[in-house]
Amino acid sequence: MTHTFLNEAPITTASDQVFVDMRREIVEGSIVQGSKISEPELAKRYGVSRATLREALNRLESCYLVERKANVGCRVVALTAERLIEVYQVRSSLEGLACRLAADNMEPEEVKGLKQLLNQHLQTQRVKEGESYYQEAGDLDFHYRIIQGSKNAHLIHLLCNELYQLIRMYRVQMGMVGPRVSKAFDEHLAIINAIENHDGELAEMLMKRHISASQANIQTKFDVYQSI
Amino acid sequence: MTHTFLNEAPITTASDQVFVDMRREIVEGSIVQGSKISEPELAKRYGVSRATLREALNRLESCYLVERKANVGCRVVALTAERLIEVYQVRSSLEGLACRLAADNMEPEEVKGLKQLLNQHLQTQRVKEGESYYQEAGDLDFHYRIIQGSKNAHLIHLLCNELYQLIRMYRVQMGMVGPRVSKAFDEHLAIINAIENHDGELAEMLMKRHISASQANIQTKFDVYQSI
DNA sequence: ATTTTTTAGATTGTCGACAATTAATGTCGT
DNA sequence: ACGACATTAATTGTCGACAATCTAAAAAAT
Repeated sequence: MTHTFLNEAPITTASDQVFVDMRREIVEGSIVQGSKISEPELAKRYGVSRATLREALNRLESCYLVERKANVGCRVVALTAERLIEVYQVRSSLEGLACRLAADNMEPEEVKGLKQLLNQHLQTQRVKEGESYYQEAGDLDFHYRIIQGSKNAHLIHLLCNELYQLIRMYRVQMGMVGPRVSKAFDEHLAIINAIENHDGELAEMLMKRHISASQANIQTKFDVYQSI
Repeated sequence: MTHTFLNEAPITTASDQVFVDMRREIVEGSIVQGSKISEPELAKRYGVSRATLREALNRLESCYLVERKANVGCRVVALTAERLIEVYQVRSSLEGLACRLAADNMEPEEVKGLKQLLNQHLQTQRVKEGESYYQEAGDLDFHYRIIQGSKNAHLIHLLCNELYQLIRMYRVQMGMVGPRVSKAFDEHLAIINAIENHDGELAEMLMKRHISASQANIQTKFDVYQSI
């Protein structure tokens, strides 16, 4: 079961379904990055008309997974090192903000839930030692809860609905499943403590640093290709 | 001539035109905030089919000017005090980032252009003394150039294409045309100096403060209504 | 042979009509 | 008179076809 954020509108219409399906295929690489999208072809493949497919494409564009040019067409986004830096600069700033707000606005029981989540991850990590399948869903859930804790609806939408699928796309296609687990664990713990102490300034700084470390980690994948 | 951001894709298709037209009407209040949008009605009014109108609606949703619910319809966004706070928290964070990046990445001639722009505004301000029609276009242009100076395409898109129309909508409909001119001038000057000295940290802080002051200024308009 | 122009093909943008869903009206029962 | 239910009207979602535009291959010119 692939983890997809929860606070989304339920899937009612056909274009909803196509949007969710295409999004998964793009994030996972089944529809390869940078490739051109043929509307008639994909419409046939998903068994819908071009109109509903275009509706889905519009929404994919809203979350930066495809790019569109008038009278030319649609391409899947290309995962470049430059774009990674740009996106992570934005992410770092916004999640830093979210974390600072969360230190003020999270309910005690929400903080408690966060700590339980972390303990849970510690245990599964010990079990799966090294293989650490947990990273993806676990890390995502951690960030997700803090973002929700900001109580800023606009910020939540920006991060959870618009930006995060692109970030997942980088992580999945760059093969970010393995390392950095124990380090990330310690960083998560420090962030939770700051939030619990209502130290927004510290929480923001720690989150920014945590995300920068994550970026540097992905960045190495690009550097590897570069050096070959 | 209303100032609209320059780095937009040229208007080629019919839905482009409808998008730009509707956007202006919403921002200026001709289409009133919170009102429901009837697709057949507006399609007839703009002389296009429902398909192209819906395309325009999708893009208006991308820049937060309308909200959409499946099988229910579309509403113009409502300008609440809560939303203002949320949006400005995000804006402050992102433009702070932009300003910090601009301190590193702006070319000397770009900085020079910024200073000229400010001098220009100083003169027109002296002439129009008090009435200060300059605020809207001038302030917008100042922020616009710094954002461009960040050289971060994703950030530029986020601020200039997605967020700024909503901000303009608040300013226009709350009647923010008059005051805060001289104060804003000094703040702008300090920001430019920080950028020129490549002091990103200071530039970020000053910009955040500048935007917070702007927020507080708009906020008073809501408080006035509240107290009546 | 190279460049420009023309032409053919394919793709996107737009339209009007139909199907599915929602909101509003009216009807019935208590 | 009030509330629950059924029916009707209106709105949105979806479809297939046509028009406008772009891309690329073929033809013409230098």
